[in-house]
Amino acid sequence: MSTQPVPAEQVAALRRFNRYFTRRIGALEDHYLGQDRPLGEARLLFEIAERPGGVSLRELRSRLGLDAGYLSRMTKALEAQGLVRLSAHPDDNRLRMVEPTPAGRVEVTEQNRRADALAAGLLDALAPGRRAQLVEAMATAQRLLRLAAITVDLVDGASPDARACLDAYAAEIDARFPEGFDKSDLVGPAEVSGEAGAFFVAYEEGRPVGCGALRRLEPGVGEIRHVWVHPEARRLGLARRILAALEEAATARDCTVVRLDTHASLTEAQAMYRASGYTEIPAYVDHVYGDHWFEKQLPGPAV
Amino acid sequence: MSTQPVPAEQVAALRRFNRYFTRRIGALEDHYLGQDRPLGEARLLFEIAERPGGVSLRELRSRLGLDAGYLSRMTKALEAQGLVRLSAHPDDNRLRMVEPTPAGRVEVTEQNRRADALAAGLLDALAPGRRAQLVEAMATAQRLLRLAAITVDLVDGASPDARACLDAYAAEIDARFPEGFDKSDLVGPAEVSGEAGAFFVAYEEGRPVGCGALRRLEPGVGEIRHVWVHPEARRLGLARRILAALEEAATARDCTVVRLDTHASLTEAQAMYRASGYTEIPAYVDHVYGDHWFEKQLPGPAV
DNA sequence: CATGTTCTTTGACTTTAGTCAAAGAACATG
DNA sequence: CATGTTCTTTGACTAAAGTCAAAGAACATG
Repeated sequence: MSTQPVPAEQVAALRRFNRYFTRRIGALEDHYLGQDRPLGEARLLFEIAERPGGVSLRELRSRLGLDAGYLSRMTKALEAQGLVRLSAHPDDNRLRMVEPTPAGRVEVTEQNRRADALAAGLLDALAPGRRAQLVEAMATAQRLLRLAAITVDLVDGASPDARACLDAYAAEIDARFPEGFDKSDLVGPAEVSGEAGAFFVAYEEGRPVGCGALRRLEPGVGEIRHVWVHPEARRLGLARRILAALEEAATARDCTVVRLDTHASLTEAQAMYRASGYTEIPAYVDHVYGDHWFEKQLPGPAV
Repeated sequence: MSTQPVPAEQVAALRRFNRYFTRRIGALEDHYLGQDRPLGEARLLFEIAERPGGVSLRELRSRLGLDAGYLSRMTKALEAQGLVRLSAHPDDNRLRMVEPTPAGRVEVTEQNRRADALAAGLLDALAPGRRAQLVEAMATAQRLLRLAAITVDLVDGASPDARACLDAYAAEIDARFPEGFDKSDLVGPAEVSGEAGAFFVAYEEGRPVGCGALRRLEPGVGEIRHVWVHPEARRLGLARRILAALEEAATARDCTVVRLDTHASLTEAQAMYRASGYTEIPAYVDHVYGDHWFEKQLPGPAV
């Protein structure tokens, strides 16, 4: 974005909320307290208990950003208390796996119960209608904050993240449509690099959660393809952001119009395209999987 | 409230939001970091910088809940770094006053600038319309969370908190209406205790922020008086909660109807009474300051 | 199979955060 | 003005949190 600066009042509003929330309400999530356990140990135990199948120390280390020695000692302490069990990794004997014991699971469950009770106590003060309003406002805020925290980056079409997204896209279409999906229909890295096209990957907390490709159909005409959003990142409005990035890239590449095709059953996608200024047109190309075609006139390049 | 339990889904929603927010967004408010300063010192410096006129160590201690020795050492450290200045209290030589130096103020300002930049960076990723939506959702959430965190407690009408609220109420009316307000018109402690009546004070973080009184007009008929909310706690919906508490108390005291009077210029209050089931009636008593009268039928006592 | 890399453990630290009690100065009160 | 109280400082601790480097076992690779 960055076309015009964010109003100071909005910045202040976010910080105000932030301060209020972390100080007053965030304390609810201190289920860590209560049990007379150091915070570090409690946090670690929670992280371990979230994966009943076991985690490697290595993953814990990178997840929690802990020093190897520090982590080693803490897990040992938890083991001595009978809360976790350590074992060797089946395939790699350098790695050690940790999993919660029943006792460890009980402690975590108990803490969660207490945190739930605290949260319920807070909500209980509100009349049902207001409670519903609060829950809705929080859902909206979380949705928008997630969207804001996602970045849409131009990447090489051959990069692992790009390929991973395209694979997920292909697998999803393949599973969804009876006719299946042939991977050879995916764009190649050469088509979406440099002056010819572009490839964007959306990242949430370092993980790729969406993509979109732009390639040149003919001079002045771009084609948008493979707009995909990870199931867990849907309904945030991410597809629109990817679309906007692709259109901007098309404009920068002297396109005056972009086209795309989509499938009749994807009614949501069609609604989004229409809302974004696309109009339906006759078939411009004979893709196997599309049966509806759209195009949008782009504004001229910036003066 | 507590008439029926809070749905588990709403509890989960609050905790989900809480977790997401503190983990992902709350980090924004870690302006403490960046400067290579221990958290305790940074927190203390911020607290001191908020009061350019100076604070006593005593107040800081109670505000931050710190040990006297610990606080003494930390202020000394800040003084050694040239960030705060210590002096004696003009009236009481036991107390020591702390105030920020220009250097201390600069550091705090700089940290705030960084936190603003982080927040702006996050908001910048959203289109203006969505940003406005986010700000509104946060405002709604904060309003309702504040309301939820306020308790409405039955207290003795003679308690200092009760008298403080009544004084504020009287002062406000006195300032607001040309005819002034005569304190002798306030309810006496005896009228609002035991079987005769009730007095409620609303507390937010330990501070009284509202009140309301119930007294007996005649057998079966209660009168609600002095419903007041602190200016900083208005527009949260607190008056309705106080009203609900008073009505419940009236029901418990075998009242079948409650009455109240209000002033024509308080249009918001009148709207609230109507929305809460009150209907306008002719004057039932000759108070000096009221010119509109309302009553509400209460449900019979619980079976 | 030699060599470099990855992963964990261990020992030896440091800093932060916080507690407790004693002592002294200043004030408040009868 | 003696006595108790309040407030701050200081000394002497402790526990938690974290850092750094060395060492050894297991794996990966040419």
